[in-house]
Amino acid sequence: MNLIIVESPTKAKTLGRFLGKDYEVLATMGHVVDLPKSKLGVDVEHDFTPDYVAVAKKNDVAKIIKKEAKRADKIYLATDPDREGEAIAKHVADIIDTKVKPVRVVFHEITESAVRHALDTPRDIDLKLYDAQQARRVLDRLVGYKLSPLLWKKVRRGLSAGRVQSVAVRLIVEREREIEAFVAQEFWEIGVEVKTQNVERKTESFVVGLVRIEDTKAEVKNKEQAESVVQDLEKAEYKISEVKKREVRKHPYPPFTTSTMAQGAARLFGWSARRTMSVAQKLYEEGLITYHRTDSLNLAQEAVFAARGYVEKSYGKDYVPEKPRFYKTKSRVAQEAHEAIRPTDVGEIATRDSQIANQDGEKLYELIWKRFVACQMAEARFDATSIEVRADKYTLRASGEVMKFEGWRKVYGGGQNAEDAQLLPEVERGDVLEKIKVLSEQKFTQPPPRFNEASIIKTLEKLGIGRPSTYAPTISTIQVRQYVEKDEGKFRPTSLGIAVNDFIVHNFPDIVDYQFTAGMEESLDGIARGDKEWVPVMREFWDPFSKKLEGVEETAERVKVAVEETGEKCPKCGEDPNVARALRGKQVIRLGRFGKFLSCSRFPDCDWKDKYVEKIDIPCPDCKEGDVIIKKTKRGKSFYGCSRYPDCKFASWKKPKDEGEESNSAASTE
DNA sequence: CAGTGAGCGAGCTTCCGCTTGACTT
Repeated sequence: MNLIIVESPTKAKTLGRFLGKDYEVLATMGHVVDLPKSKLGVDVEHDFTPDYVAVAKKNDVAKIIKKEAKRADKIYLATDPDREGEAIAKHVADIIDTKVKPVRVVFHEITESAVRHALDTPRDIDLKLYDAQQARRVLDRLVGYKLSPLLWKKVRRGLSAGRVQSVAVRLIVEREREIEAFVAQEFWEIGVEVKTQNVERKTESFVVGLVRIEDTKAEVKNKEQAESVVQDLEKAEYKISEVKKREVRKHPYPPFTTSTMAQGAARLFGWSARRTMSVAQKLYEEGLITYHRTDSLNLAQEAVFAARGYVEKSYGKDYVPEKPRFYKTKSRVAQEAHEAIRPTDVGEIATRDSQIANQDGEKLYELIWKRFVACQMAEARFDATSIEVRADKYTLRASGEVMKFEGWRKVYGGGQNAEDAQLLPEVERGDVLEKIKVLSEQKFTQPPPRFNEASIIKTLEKLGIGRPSTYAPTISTIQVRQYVEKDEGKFRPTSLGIAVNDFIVHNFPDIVDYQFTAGMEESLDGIARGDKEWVPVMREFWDPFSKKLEGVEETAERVKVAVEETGEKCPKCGEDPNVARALRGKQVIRLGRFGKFLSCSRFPDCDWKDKYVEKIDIPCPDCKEGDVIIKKTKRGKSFYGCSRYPDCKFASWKKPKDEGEESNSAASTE
């Protein structure tokens, strides 16, 4: 019997189908060995020796692997072809006790040819790559398990810090500060609606926008300037000074990775990363899509040719690009252990309804399918026209696009297409235009937007921080820790998040530096190549870090978390005539272990406290007596409930409508 | 379904990355 070890049980099933009875395929379901949860587990005094222990949840899995390994004639360690996969392979090799020496095999796509070829070209476990993983693991443990207890001591119990989560919080805190510091600038957008006077041509009007005054970029900053420009434009003559026409070709988007899929589903369906990943997991388990935790844009050749065939058959030859399209990942930290996310069978879309029982699955599958098929279709072609108009000292311009050939846009519009560009008439240089109306509108520059799930994932990915398997969990962690909260889908830092972030940025700036992970990755690459040893790399990090830890532990003051005042007096001591006015307490909102609560500003001198409820000014739709209030689940997700709970059991994820009046409040997007 | 904050000081909290359930309420 031949035994093959992989990570995912779905992958095990697929391989089993390819390979038949001669092979038994077992899945580890991730790491089977790890550092202990309840202690540091790294001997910093002795070359950072890790104290690996069996992962409790994997006891059953490990038992079966050990048993089957004993009677196997050949053992293939076919865990994922990346750093973590190499470590899992090594750990499996370590726990099994067999006569035959296991071999390592790797494949980057789950096709029969790739798998058979891998089995024919085995190698030994790559101990350099394994050391790189070890270095990554130990560094993350040291950062997390040293900084977190420091926070327990200096801020509050139960807090956490880490190489990834602390940067995610930092991004959100710094964005909030940019927004606070932002000063909106007034500006005026000026345009003129015109139409051609040539009766033989199209007579529909179009709008030209002001771009230059004399030879400088037009900047109209206030009402006076705007009025003066409008006055000039009212009496000006409009003549076309230039008409530029060129063909613009637009390439399709690359196929999905975890990050872009999460962004797409967030934008189009309003889904959280967690929801998208869980729907994708089901699709993967049903064999409908390739693996969904991936940073790779690679596509199996078979799949690309199948897509080309499908496109030709369904849309015609014109829609098939001359050459197949292959995509390259830009990210330097990408591990590319898997393919991009694609349907396993492009022909499947017609029958998908019978296979995917739920609507979410259907929606996500269709999106993945379209994105993939589109990525193997011909470019979309547009006639891009730019018309420049002179009116006295003013230059105005209109640009428009007319689609000549839709190409890949036939299947993947993605909701953001060129349709909003205006249609421009056929005109020529020298044509005189008739002014219909001068348009001017006051506008203000906008602050940078708050992060949402999609944009924080995109930013982390760009910085090379975090992995496809951790984006969604990281977003949960920083909310559960109450560092950030989601308000209508956008992240805001809490007072706790700001306090913790400032503490870390001040005392450990290099750990939360956006370049820290990039530097680490570079060292890990060096270890994997054999240019560096992992222990010296660790030492180089640990020596200054541990010194800093000691210093901060000794000298740093306890951090005060800011409180928000409600504007009310404390009901207990706020009006006590026996207390000096200046010492009377105010109501403040504090952030405790179980969320927000009301308390007195004079705590601990006054111990008044009360529940904090966030009302939304709508009566309860069920009992009509209570108010709808915003509540939080244990996991930190907001929902709407009735203030009379438990007398009234009303609860809803979506914001209830006020039946008293017309309301079109948007449904909350989790 | 109350509890939350500080400090007193038992014993506890915590990382990232790999995987899948069990389950949210």
